[in-house]
Amino acid sequence: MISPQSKPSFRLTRTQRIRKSGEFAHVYGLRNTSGDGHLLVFAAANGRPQSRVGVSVSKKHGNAIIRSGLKRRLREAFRLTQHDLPGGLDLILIPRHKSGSTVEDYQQSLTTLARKLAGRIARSNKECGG
RNA sequence: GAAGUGGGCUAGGCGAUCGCUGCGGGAUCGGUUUUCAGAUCGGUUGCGGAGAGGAAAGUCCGGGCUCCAAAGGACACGGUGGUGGGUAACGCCCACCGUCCGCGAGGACAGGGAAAGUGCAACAGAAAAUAUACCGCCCCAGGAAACUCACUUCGGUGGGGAUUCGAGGCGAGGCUGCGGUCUCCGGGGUAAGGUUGAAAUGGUGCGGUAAGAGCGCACCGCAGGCUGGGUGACCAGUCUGGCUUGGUAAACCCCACCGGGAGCAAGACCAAGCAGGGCGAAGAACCGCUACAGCGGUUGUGGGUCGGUCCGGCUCACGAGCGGGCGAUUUCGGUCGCUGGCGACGACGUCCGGGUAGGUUGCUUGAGGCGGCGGGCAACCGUCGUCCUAGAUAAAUGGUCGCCCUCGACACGACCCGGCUUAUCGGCCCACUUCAGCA
RNA sequence: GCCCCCAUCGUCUAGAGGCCCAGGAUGCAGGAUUCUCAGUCCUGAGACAGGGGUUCAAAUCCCCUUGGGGGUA
Repeated sequence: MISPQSKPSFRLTRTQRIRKSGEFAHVYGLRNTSGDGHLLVFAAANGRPQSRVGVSVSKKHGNAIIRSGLKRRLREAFRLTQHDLPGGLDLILIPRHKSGSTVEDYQQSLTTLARKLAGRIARSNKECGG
């Protein structure tokens, strides 16, 4: 990470995504969740400086057009808010059902929910460690 | 101008900015290798260029490709069903034929066989596939009194013809003074008519008949033959037959044709890791060569395999030993034969268990698009030129802003093609039909 | 992605071309019995996923659509 951070990059590269089904299963298995009217978020510490994201949209949301749109909006929300989020987390984003939600809704929900989950993880680490 | 029929094209656009996935080449960082140069892999960054559909959908057909053995025969099973052509192939397309619908342009049709056989048809109806029974209609024999004629022993007897009955019952008919009384109960011809039903044994008309009937005739329909046209489905004409065999095959079935199974999560490779175990049957014969280790061939046996079964075919095995008993031989070390046991092992199959975390490939140039010429009514084919047009893998086309318009439907690849079906806001174009008006 | 299967009252089901405007159980509603409740008895409402075709006739046979469920690394 040599980049001087003078201009913060808003790219979303492949290393910033959760890509293996084992990693997905790990995050789901911890059952560390939080949600609001727009989003449901699973989180786990990943031991990296950056946070990573994964998106899951079930078939109940509709056909392929609707599901692709949801996934694009969720990824866009993570891309735009990635510097406001705590680092070192694996996040799985699941949209709620009544989705008239916009990217801005997702951005607000994502930042608040991710900070809540990061605090919870830090607390449990302290309790376990000491 | 109105209404309509058939076909084709299109699938909001422009700009700014932040992003996503491949490809090309550049810079930089890290790993491996190397004396260096360099090679290779991965990351980051910026440049160039590319980046979802007409249905990408449903998965309803057909094919390519891959593996199963090289994909063979019969049966079973499944599918298709007018004819001719197109095609890699098809259940698709084109042209034509037939039936039905529409004034018409046109549209619809799983459109072979019901005279090979089996089955089915509720209810209603005389009857539901066999041509007969029932009602009905008609004829003949026969019958009675009344009427009339003749005869008479006046009790009746015989004849005539009209009407009627012509079949066992709430029967029909005659006479009557309405209380009764009398008579009959045999034979045959028909399929015109019979209220039903989805469907009823050729139809209509005329003749004919006791009543009727293709019994006869005309027209229509049907069947068969012949002639002509057409590659053919079929069409036209003509003759004959009086006519007989209804429906259902998206019921079984018959005929013709087609189909081996599974599917890119197929399949192949890399490195890493690991763990194998149980069970199964057989482990022959003959010939040839030989260095006597073995090799080759034929037959056979056994296992496996072609996807549901059988055949045929293909493939694998048919050996190294251990010790017991008996017999022969011996230089007493052993050797050979027979018998019946044990059994490691290789190959094969099957079952159970573990693992299937990961990467590369398959992976996009193809029955390809566009244009010209030629062949064909057309579907389509041939030839020449030209173009390269997604390849992701927790899975790429988006977010925000501005402007314009007709205010934007259905909907997003996942191995690839050819079709079909289904969903769909609009817009544009071409050809044609009917009606109205004008010239 | 690929390959299959299924659909009948609220629920579980029967049905195999006509006897079915679909039967049974349970649940639901009303009534009777009881001082009241339960139980019992009587009565009633309630379904062939949707569309098209074959047939005289379809829950049943064929096609399309819709909605569920399963298998497969």
